[in-house]
Amino acid sequence: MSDPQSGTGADDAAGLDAAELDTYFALMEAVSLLQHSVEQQLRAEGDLSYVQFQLLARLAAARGQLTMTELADGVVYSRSGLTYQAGLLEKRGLVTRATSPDDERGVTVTITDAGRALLGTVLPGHAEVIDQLLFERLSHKDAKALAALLAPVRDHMRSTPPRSATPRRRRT
Amino acid sequence: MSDPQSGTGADDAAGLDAAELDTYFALMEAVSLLQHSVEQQLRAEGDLSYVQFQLLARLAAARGQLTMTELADGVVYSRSGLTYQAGLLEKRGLVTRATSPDDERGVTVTITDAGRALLGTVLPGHAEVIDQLLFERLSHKDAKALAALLAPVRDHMRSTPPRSATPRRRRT
DNA sequence: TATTGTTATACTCTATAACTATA
DNA sequence: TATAGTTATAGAGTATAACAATA
Repeated sequence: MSDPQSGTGADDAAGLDAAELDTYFALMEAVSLLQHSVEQQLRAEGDLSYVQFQLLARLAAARGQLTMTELADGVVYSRSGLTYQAGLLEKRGLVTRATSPDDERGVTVTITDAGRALLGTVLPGHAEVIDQLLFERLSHKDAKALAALLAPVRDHMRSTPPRSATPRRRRT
Repeated sequence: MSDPQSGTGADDAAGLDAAELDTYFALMEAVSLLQHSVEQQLRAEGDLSYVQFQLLARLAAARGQLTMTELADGVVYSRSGLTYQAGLLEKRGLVTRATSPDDERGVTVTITDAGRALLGTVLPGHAEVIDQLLFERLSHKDAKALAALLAPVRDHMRSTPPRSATPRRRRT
């Protein structure tokens, strides 16, 4: 009831009670604010979008290289979107693209030293923003509780096919 | 440790431990997936972007009218962005704009019957997506716990000034 | 002078469809 | 035929700066 968006005329929005609406809107608003701050930081300190940051981070986490398809997973929702972003990163010398040795259709993306260096430059400030915005009002215990709640939700979302296939007719 | 992004080379990203990174990435990924699905639903069933949906929902929650500045709060990060979105809504007859009676500089935005009707059309499907993606793997108890964790975080974020003012020099 | 809102403009990003090449 | 990726292109959205009008 504390959120102004929870009283949208229909107090019960077909299956969601007020408490669930509160949860949903709190989640969306918090992440929206966090994402906005984080994107400002990344842009200011590394001239990176959040998507580009994610791509570099994934590559670094994957021992340096991934195929385009692997790289796209969860970050981008269209092939061409990734081609565009990877192109930008390549232009700046942060990654390299080369035909995969095992599958000639595939392209292997590799993070460069410059890419790793930029990631290193950007990470401290990134962590600082997250710390100040997300964790300032969250005890370590609460942070763990939050992760424990979100992990299964995220995993479920990952494995749930997009709703686009089921346009869901519901006209009154 | 379950998230591939948590091992970005530097296991401890200057102030954030691995558990906190997990929490952060889980939060961002879950909301990214949720937002994507939700936007597809809104676009398919009401030809609305999430921002436009928020604007209509806020107006409905506010007894029908708000000033542009009030409406912008938390939804949009620039004045012109709101003017653009409000213009689209007005073109479709979902809202009305008129000079505020008390302050001639201000513009009062009012949701129309068509706007309320569209909101009513879109809400059931919206709730369904949220239910299936967010609450399917969350007990009512856990949903409340999540809200309890997020509410103070959101409130803190709302009241924290954007980091843009402090460009945060950190060059090595 | 400060505030409210609009406009013009430039830019970033995304997505669809058509296309090439390999499996 | 199916899969991997690119390209062309078009459209949506955002942000900055200059502007007008009112407080």
